[in-house]
Amino acid sequence: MFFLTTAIDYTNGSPHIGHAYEKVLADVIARYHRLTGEEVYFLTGVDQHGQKVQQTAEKEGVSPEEFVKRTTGKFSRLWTKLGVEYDGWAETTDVRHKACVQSILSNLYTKDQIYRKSYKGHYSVRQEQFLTDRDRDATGNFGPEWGEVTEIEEENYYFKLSEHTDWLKSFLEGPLETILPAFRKTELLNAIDRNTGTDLCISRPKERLRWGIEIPFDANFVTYVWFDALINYISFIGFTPDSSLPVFDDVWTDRPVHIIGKDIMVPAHGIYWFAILHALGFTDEKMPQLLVHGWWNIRGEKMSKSLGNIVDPDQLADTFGTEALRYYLVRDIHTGKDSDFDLDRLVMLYNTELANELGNLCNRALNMSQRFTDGIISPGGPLTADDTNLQQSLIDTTAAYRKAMDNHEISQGLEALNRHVVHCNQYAERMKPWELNKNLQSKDRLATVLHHLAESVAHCAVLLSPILPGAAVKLASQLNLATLSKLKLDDLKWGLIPLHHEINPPTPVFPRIEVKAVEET
RNA sequence: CGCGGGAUGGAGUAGUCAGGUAACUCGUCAGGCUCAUAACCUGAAGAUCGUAGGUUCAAAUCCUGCUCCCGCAACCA
Repeated sequence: MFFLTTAIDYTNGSPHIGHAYEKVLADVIARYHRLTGEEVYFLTGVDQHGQKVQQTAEKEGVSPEEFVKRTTGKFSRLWTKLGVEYDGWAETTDVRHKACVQSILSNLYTKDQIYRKSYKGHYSVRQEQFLTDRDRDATGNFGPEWGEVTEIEEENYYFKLSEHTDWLKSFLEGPLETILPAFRKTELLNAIDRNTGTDLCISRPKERLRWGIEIPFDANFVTYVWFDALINYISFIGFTPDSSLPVFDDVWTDRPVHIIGKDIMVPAHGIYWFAILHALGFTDEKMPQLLVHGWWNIRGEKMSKSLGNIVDPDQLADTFGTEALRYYLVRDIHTGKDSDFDLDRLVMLYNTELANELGNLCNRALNMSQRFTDGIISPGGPLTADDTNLQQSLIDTTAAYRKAMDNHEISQGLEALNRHVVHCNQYAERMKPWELNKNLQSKDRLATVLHHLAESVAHCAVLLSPILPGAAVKLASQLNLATLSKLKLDDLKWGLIPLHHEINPPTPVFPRIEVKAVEET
């Protein structure tokens, strides 16, 4: 089973473009793996506990329960809108999750992995947090932004993180590929070196924070949000068996992939999570891989002069359509790196690659079949070098696409696909089916050419389906090939279209986005 | 010397791990085609690959110094 997760989003506000990116990326990867024939379990959800939620709820005069219910809806509705299809949904206030966290805490407590100790430090009442030396200003004092700072002593529970750092270092330096892309590994190893000898405080006294999971062996404390949140990756697939959840061993069969942003690799996932799993007895071969993605930077004023200032993914989907947004989010960023979010580029990439190249190819190919051969696709006469070259291009493209997608490099996969689209347009230009149609003697040749184009459209529809499921369905429908959506990658061999198959009349699948129309919205 | 990433034609990026003709998209200019969503195709101009050195027959790519940009720096969800 291919088990894939995203970070669970903190329900303290509305989803932004970065949240949307991560979920779309995960959805594309999940759909791709389904296309390869693998069994997939895709888990995503929301993180609902913690101080920030408690504070914001208080500020708005509602209970934390009501507040998270409201914000959670914003996330789940957006994923539906964007076509993000997950198998499991994690909410950390779920009783099943609470039970699992508490059972893990008890387990680790029994195994002497959790202990109680007192900590003395500078505490900011206004910010409700302990301060460290890094929070001091240039003069070595705590600035006015912290309000009243007092030195207090507090008892808390600690997880023996330090007992696992030696293992973690050797594990990361070992042969198993764990951090993707690889350049992030150095950063993590450095962080571990700095961390050596420090344990992790996993409790918060209830006087300060009530919105959390109670520590099972001490009712005066709740669980630190990160310890709570990370456990969602196992609690919602039945780590603590529950009839309403999957069977854990069926889902976590080998190495899951956690998709996370670069901001939460250190320390949460790269250190805490690996240490927790290690403490729970997970072997190296079962340790997750972290797919660490970059950020979308918003390019300030330059960004939206011509199009209006929209960064809310919900609104973007309304304005440009979910397929255009999905395409842009995985097309204009190389997985792992940062990119600038730019509406002009969204429109440009959609219009160029989807409307002009792919969409127009499909439209002209199917339209010619409709007009010249009554919508019937037949193999025609003997093949020429041009035909076999096109078939070879399709084989090469599929191979390059698979290689890129296996490495989670969606943009490269799409580049491969686009190369074949260009090849097809060039082919059409050289073969000139509109000329062939004028001469009765070349009817066989015409059929062959149109067959090659239609066959290419069918292949492209399948290859595109993880990224743009909606467009794939439309293309399949225009080809009158409902079976297309059931195909796996290995089925992609020449001959998807049956002999003398009749297609439906085409309509543009990717209508151009007109900037003028956008400006009016 | 805190850590990591980045600097490549007008714009945005790939290529750097495994040195060997500088690639792609947009934009610009010129042509062609007419099946198609004013789409498609062909050609051209435009880069001494941040900077100064070094290694090499050969450096965008390896090594060293420097400059500038971005993010992070761990009870701060």
